[in-house]
Amino acid sequence: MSTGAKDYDFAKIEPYWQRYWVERKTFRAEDFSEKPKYYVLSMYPYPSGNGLHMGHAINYTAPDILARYKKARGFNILQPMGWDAFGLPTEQYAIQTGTHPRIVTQRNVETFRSELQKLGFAIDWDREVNTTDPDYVKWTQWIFLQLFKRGLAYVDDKPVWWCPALGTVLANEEVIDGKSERGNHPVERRKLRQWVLRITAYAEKLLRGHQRLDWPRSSLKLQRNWIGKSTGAEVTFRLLGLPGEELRVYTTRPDTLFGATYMVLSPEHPLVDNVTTEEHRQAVENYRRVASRKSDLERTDLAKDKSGVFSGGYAINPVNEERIPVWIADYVLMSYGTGAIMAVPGHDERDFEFAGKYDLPIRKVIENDETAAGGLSTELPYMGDGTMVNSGDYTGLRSGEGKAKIVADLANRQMGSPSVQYKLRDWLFSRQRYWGEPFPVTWVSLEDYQKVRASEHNPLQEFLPENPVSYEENGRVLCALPVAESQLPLELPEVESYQPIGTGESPLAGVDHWLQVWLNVDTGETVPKSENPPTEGNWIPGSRETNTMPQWAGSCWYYLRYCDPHNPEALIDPELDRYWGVPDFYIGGSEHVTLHLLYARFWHRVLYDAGIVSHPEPFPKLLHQGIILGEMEFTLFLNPEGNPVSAPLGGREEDFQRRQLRADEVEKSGDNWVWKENPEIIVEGRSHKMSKSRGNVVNPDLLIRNYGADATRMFLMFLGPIEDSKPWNTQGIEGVARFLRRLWREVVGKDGSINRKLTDAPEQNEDLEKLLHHTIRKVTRDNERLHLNTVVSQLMILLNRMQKTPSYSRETAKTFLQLLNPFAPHISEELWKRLGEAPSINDAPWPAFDPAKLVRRKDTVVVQVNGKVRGELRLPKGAAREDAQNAAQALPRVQANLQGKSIAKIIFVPGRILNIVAR
RNA sequence: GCCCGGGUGGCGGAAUUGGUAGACGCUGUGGACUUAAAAUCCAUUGCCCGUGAGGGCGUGCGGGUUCAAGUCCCGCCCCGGGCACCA
Repeated sequence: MSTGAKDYDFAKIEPYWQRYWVERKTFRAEDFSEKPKYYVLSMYPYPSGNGLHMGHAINYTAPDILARYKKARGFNILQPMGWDAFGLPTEQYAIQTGTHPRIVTQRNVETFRSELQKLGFAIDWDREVNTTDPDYVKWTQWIFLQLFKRGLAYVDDKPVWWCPALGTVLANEEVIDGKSERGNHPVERRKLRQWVLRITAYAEKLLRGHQRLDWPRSSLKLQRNWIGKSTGAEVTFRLLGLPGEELRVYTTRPDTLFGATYMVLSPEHPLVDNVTTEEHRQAVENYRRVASRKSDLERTDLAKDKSGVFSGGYAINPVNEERIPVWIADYVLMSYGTGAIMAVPGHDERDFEFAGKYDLPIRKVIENDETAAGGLSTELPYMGDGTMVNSGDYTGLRSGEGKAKIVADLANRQMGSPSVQYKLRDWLFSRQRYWGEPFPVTWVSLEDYQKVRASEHNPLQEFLPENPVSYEENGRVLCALPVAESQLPLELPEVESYQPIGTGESPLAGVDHWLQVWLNVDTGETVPKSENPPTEGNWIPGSRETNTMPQWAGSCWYYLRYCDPHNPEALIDPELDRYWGVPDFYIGGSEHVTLHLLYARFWHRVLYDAGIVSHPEPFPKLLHQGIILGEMEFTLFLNPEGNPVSAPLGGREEDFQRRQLRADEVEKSGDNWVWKENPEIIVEGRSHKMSKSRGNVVNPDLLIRNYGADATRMFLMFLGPIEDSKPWNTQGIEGVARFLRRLWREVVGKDGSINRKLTDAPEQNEDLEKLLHHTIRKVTRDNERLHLNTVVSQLMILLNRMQKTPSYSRETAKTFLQLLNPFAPHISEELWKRLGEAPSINDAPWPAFDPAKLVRRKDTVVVQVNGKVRGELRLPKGAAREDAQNAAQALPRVQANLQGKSIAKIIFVPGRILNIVAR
């Protein structure tokens, strides 16, 4: 049954079919179907209180079209949806209102689900996952224990962002330019005990894995740079007067070793105290103190001006026994390489600058071959390769050879070795928050830990790492015991307040009955310590971890759970893992390349190495959508006297007042927008990111109400290539809305019956049939490439033609609906039914084009004279060169343009172009 | 500073990868229908010259290759995004 509506009443049609699809489970993904599978995934949303925004709408529409198209192509489609539901805004809201985050989350999820359903997505809602569900948390914790067991999780004192005004620790993404995102308060670095994941152990695998990924080139590059592999050597310098000590430095340029004129230790380097002489101790202490107080911001942004202090000590260059002064400077970072460098000011920009400032010697040891060939001497600093000079026995060697030879010689003397370094840091994996996954560990004393370790059979053994994870607190060593699998998930306790407790610890630190437990080492069970100590069994005291996991944890593996969302026994059933595997297509924002996408690849690779999943990479094919910007805004600038001035202002924008102008108050003049009132004044015209504070947000819900989901979907796709960010323009939706209304009238007559122009006979109109087959081909090809904007154009072209054709076949109309269906599924389904088709249009196989129908009997050949178009010929297919030439030269316009010239040659591309070159 | 993208009408964009630049749509203009509005339909809409047929210019700028360049090569400019003392 169709809706029976006479007009194109999308408000009636759309909910009708949405209900139909849900009730029929039209889009259920079938486990183990005969059909080939196709798994389409878009990054799941964080269900915020604001509901769906335009970004969501566009992000989920493109994959939905792909899914519906692939379904018609005969694939068994998996298009799931879920919720990244742990997160700070929910917790913040809980703090403000006292509402439990679980309640808030549930409410938001319901809003999101219903808004997504209003867009008519072909989602299998039976597979919905929510990262905050205890059933889901269980497996997040279980994966954490897999990492823990493999020594990939540890605790360390790490500097984190602390916001004194808010009394809490902030995540990196909550800090913008040294201020808190919320409230704009200053933040500072503070050292706190943190869980850290050893992603650096996987640096090489993550790098290698890129080879099999079909990702945007820029994203691969970004990730590669983020991992930042560099190859070089570690070189050992002895220290003058300190026989037992060695100073190890990392360098990528061992060929410049003879150019080292000083050494630099990072202020945090453990050898600083030893190297420093009494005479310089005070200066060094002062310098270290100042450096330690500097925030990262000052050490990076503001530290263009390098500073340092001489330690008084000297190192011995292993290649020539030269005495080299050792400096302390904070342009060397403790966290990279060995935290110490040999400075080669002749061939390193930073060292050059430093040497200039402190008047240290600069020595040339590499000659630039290019300038040398021109008879010029190499200008320093010179960073490139070349020929070694002033380098003892190595003089005359090319940089490449020199590197290898010096490293080999040093290695022979145990004074150096080849070395590989990565910029990638271990992953700070804990937050001092309530609304996150608790860490499934229990802290116990070293003695108790050793007891558990020694005992043969107990459920805690399964996840025990080879080396204990431990830290010292008040002189007591505590070790982390994993929670037994049977006890997972470890759920969050109820708390009275979600307010941070001000010490930098999470609200969990205040929940004693949850925090302090008795742990039964034979069963893994726990009871609150506040209860009477159990008398039976083998119980030890322990305390839980107060940190929780960051939001990334749940998103590192959600794509796996969709394949087997309700399995209580396993993260994913091995059979289902083999069948569905990983997404065939993953769509999401490029802002996630160095965080989510890297983290998830890491977790996945660990699971692969553990034999839990069968594919080494989680996202073989990736696409980023661009962001939707607000509508173009025009800004007129007024100087402090209130007079309009031309943009761009150059420099101090804050001195100027801004006035928003309407689009009809400006006009284009050359490359600029100018003010109509005074066209001398250039106005700024640009689109800004949609944001609440700018007030330029357009809500998809409003569009759906005014134009329907079909029009909204089509317009979002029509806007431009999905990868591009593009400005919004609400007016533009009229175009697709008209298109849909016109389509309706093509099929449905005024009285609600089928339009009489549709015939039952096969298509008689040859031109229309040709265009139809051309459209099938183009739509098919562009769907595959996700060039969805041009699909909409092509469908418009076809409908325009249909409208102008007095009568055509019902088959033509049906094929049109099928091509349209992925984009505008509601109207397609409705009209499909009206045409008497059953069952759902979604069960109809994708139309095939007939190449025979595309063959043209005549070719159109463009005629040019000297590359300029002067006419057009309609020639029989495969016309000979001579015929084309004769016909072309007969054209009056061609003759006119050949007047007084002689033909030099004639280019003929059959079926395409004929170019007469004449002088 | 370095690394990625990208510059095509008033606007969003298209162009089978070297072969008619501006498809499709929005906006604007003129018209039809209507008491009116909405909706719909028709024409027109890159710039300049010309009543017209037609001609010239034109894909950020300058050069080059080619019968032919939005597309390829060299050198710049501008915009967007990412990274930022990584030795």
